[in-house]
Amino acid sequence: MSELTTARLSVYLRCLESLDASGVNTVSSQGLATQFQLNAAQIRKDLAHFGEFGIRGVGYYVKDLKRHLRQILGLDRSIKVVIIGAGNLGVALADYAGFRLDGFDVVALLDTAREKVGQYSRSGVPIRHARELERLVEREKIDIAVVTVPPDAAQETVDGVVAAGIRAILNFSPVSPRVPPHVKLKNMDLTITFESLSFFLANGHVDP
Amino acid sequence: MSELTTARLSVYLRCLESLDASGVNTVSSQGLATQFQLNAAQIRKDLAHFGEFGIRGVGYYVKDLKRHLRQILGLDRSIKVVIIGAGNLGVALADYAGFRLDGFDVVALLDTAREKVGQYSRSGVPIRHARELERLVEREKIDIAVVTVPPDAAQETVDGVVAAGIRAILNFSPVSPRVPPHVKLKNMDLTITFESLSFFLANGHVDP
DNA sequence: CTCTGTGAACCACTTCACAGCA
DNA sequence: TGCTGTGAAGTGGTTCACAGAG
Repeated sequence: MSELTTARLSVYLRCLESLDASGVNTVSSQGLATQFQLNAAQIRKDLAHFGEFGIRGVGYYVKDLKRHLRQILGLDRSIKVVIIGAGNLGVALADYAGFRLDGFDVVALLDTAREKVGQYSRSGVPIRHARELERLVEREKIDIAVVTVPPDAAQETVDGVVAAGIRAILNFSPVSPRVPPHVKLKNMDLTITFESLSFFLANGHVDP
Repeated sequence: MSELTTARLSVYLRCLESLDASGVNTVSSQGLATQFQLNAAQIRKDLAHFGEFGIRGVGYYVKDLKRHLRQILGLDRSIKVVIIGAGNLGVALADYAGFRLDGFDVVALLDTAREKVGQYSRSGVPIRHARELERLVEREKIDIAVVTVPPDAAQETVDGVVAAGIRAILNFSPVSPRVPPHVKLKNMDLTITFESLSFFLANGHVDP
C-alpha cells in the first residue's frame, strides 16, 4: 500500500471529522472532492482498497466511514510514543497539543544529560535516562519512537530503538539511518524541506 | 521540475559535503550511488537537467559539483526566515542549530501575545508583534515564512504572509491553507505523519 | 437517476542500456 | 577503457469513463 494513499486516508478522516462536527450525515465522493479540493475517483479508489463502505446512489455515511478509517489507520486505540532527545525540538514535540487529541500518548522523553533526567516538560512528560529505553518499551508497549538527537548520534540511537523492538520510527535528524526491513522509518528532514523552498525561490519564478 | 528531484539535489549536496570533508576530489555517479544507496542513472539524470557537470571517464569534481548544487538550490546567499507563532514548536525551530550552518537566518519570531513580544529565544532570536510582519519583510527582505500557529489561525496567517509579499511558506499546522499560484506552500503535517506510522503498525506486518 | 466501484487510459517518475566523449 | 548524458522501456500512481447497484 502506497505511502501517498495512507497519507490521504488521514486527510479524509480529518474532512469527515469536520463534516461530522457540522452535523452532516452522508457525503458523496464528489461532495468531499469539491469541498476539500480532492479528486472524487481517487477517494473512491482509496477507500475501495479496504472494503465497500459506500452506498450507490447515496454516498458514504459520515460516522460510519469515520469509524472505518480510524480502524484502518489503527487509531481505535491509544498509540504510545517515546521521544529520544530532550532538546528544543524533542520537548516542543512532547508538548504539542495536537497529539493528545488524536490518541497519541507521549509516554516519556529520553536523554543522556544528567541535568535533564528527572525533569518534566511543561505539559508533564517525564524526562528519563536513555538507558531505560528497553525497560520502557517492555513495560509500556511503546509503538513509535521519535528521534530528535544530533545527527552523529542518529544511527546508534535508531539501532537501539530497533533492538528494543520498536517497529515505527520518526526521525528528525538530517541523516537517513539504516533500519532492517521490518521497521518503518520516516524521515522529516527540515534541511531538505528548507532547501526545496530555497530552490523554488531561486528557480520557480522564472518559468514561463 | 519535480519536488522529488529537488529534494534529491539536497541529498546529493549533503553527500558531496561529506566526501569533500574526507578529502575526496572526484566521484562517479556509481560511486555516489553505492556509498549512499542511491541510483546512479538517477543521479546523472537529475544533474543533467541543470548542465553538464561531469567528465566522461572520470566522474564529477566534488568541489565543483558542490558549488554548482549550492547555486542551483539558491544557497549561495543567506536565506532570511521569519517564524510566525512563538509557541513551543516555533521557538524550538528558531533555536534549531542546523539552520545557521546551512545559510538559513532566522530573523525574528512573531506572535500576538503581549507577554511574549520583546522577549528573546534562547539562541537570541527576538520575538516581535505579528503586526510588524509587513515592515519586517520590506526592511529585511524575508524569503521564507514558517507558520506554527494554531490550526484555526493558519489560513489568516498565511493570507497575511502572502499579502506581505512572501513567496515561500512552510506550514506546520494540520490544515492545508489556500495560496495563490505564485506562492510555494509546503505542509509538514505531523498528525498525518504519525497516522501513517500508525497505519503501518496496524497493517504493515501482516503482508506475506 | 445518482453515485459507487473499477478496468482502461493516461501521465510522471524511475531504471535500463547504450552511443559517444575523455 | 570508464564514465557521462540520454532515448527507450518499465513501473507505479492518477484520472477517466462507464457498468451496474440502490
